[in-house]
Amino acid sequence: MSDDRRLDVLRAIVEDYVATQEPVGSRALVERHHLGVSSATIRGDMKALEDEGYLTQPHTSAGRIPTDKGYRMFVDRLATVKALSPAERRAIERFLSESVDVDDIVQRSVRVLAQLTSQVAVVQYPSLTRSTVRHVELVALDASRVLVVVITSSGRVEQRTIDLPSPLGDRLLADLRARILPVVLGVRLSDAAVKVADLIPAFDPEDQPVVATVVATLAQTFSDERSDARIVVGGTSNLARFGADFDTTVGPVLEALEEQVVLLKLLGEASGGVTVRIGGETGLDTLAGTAVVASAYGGDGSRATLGTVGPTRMDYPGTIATVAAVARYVGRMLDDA
Amino acid sequence: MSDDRRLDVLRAIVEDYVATQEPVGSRALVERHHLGVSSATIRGDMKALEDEGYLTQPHTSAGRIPTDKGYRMFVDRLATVKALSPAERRAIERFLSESVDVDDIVQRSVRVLAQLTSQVAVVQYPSLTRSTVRHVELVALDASRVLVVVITSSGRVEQRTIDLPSPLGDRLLADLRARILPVVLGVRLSDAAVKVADLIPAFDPEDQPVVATVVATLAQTFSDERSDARIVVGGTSNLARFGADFDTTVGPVLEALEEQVVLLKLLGEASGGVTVRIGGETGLDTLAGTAVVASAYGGDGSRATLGTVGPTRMDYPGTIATVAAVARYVGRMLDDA
DNA sequence: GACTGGCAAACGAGCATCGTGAGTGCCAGC
DNA sequence: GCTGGCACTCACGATGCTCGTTTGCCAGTC
Repeated sequence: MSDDRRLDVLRAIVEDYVATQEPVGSRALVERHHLGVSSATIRGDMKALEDEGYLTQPHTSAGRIPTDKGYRMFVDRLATVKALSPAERRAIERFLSESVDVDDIVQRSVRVLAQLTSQVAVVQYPSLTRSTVRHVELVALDASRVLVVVITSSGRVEQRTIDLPSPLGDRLLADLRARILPVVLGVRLSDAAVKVADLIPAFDPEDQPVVATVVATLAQTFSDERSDARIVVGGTSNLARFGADFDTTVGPVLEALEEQVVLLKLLGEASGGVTVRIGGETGLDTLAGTAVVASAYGGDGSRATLGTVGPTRMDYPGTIATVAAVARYVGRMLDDA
Repeated sequence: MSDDRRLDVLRAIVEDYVATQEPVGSRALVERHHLGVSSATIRGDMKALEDEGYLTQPHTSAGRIPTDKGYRMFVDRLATVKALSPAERRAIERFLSESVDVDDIVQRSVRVLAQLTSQVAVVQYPSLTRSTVRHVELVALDASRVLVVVITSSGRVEQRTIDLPSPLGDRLLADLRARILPVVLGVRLSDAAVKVADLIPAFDPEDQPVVATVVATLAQTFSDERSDARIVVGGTSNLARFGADFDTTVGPVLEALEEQVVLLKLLGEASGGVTVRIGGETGLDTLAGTAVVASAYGGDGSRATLGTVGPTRMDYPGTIATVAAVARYVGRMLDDA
């Protein structure tokens, strides 16, 4: 028995099933693909593939559908890369290039991803840790409250309100401003936190508690975790195509998509290129039947993750290509900005 | 025939139908409510109510369900106000009081609303037009680009990047800063736009094109329309309870919820208290079968709208009470901040 | 005049039956 | 190792039936 043909069969089944959403039988397979053997032979191969766990039968007298393991094999070894059409490529490029700021880039990425993949799109805000400080502003709200605003090289503005332990005079505020700015300007956010901490001893001992409070908040703002946690979701109406069974499929997914924690886990640590997680590999058992295609994006200055969530029976080559392309363009846009 | 009893019957039918989600027949009605008459009499009343357009029958041998007109009547004249339980009241208060900034307030409002009503919650960002300018910052990004940051009394930070027609020297930038700040500080956003425009003539004629560009952007930022358009949606997984039929019900709603324009229209002009729009009254015919309960919130400084979207067969008294309560608390929080 | 009890008629939901067709598994033969 | 053939399985759709609910109406009663 030729192993090559068995893999061809698996590929064909995945492709047909993704296209038709219906279990595929041996006869249909032979008709649609020119495999050069009879349906009986294919049946043998299918049986073998089922025994090895790549296929399964919804019921005895039905065709086969791929298991998660089958999809995994398809993605790893069988899928041929599908290039994006020039039209799609242009669409992404044009639409994203109209963005006016970081918020806008994220919004538009979600839209593009959702539209092109017909799936749910998830985009994490670019991380700030590698970008630099462009400006810091301290604004007195009243005697004992100060608003801290940090503007980064990536164009993001982060703000925090501080409740001070004791009142802060105008003089001291001006002093703080004057000392902090030169130290952090142009410095990476990750380093800036340390730099400001070094400033504390230079102040009048009696002022130090107040200064320490401000500096602490500032440091926290520099290494803001909230911005990492900001995630935008779009294209949820594509869940309509997901499955007919609402309660067991779509409901849980919608719930998951509203939980930041879950989303973060879903996007996970996409290291190099595009990561595909299928079924149980997502680590969320409420999301059985779903697969996640994710990719890191952005250069050093703005690293984060973006991707799509869809049914395991999705067009992997197409989705992977789209996610990769969007990640590439978004990264480029952020680096330019 | 007593008109009062007919209205009682309508009320009872709405209540039962909302509770059971099933057409209610004359017998069940008599059993559950002590109406003091026989089912035959009720049948007569039901027939009359149907003739007047308040009820309808899914099919001949089934009970009645309310029409949109029936719900409207129920909401306008029949529903008794349901007070929120102290527990719910406390839950809202406690959860919202933990908010740290405006973003957080909005996020939390959505969560609370969605949770308590089991519907989709929609919250518009508070409008800025009535709040005052707390600070303005101009930051040179490079020779011909400037970042404008406006901080408002409500704690919001708005930013814009300006591409200048010609380079802007440090001197001029400092000059701009020095002149703009005193003019706008503490001034309402709506007035600030005018004030800065008055500044232009005072500058060197040769600088005026650049100054005009900056001022224009600044004015635009003051009267920012984007912040009005920012709307947060939550609780979409509650759509599971909506209706079994995904394609015709849930899908379109999900789509609508991703369109800012549609959302704005949905929230609409909620004038005084809580506004209820039922079925066709929403003005969106894709949203047949849905009703919107909305309320304006916030004092002068931060007026906007919030509400829920649910099936027409919803618990109106409860939803209205919850929306009203959340609007009240959110408004209070924003005024305090 | 308003209400009631009774009754025929309508009709969807649920259930069992049954034929159809797609699909499998296996075997004997090439 | 592949193929054609064949018996077997089983979901699916159509059909027909019963059952229960509800209506609409009418004649009778207070």
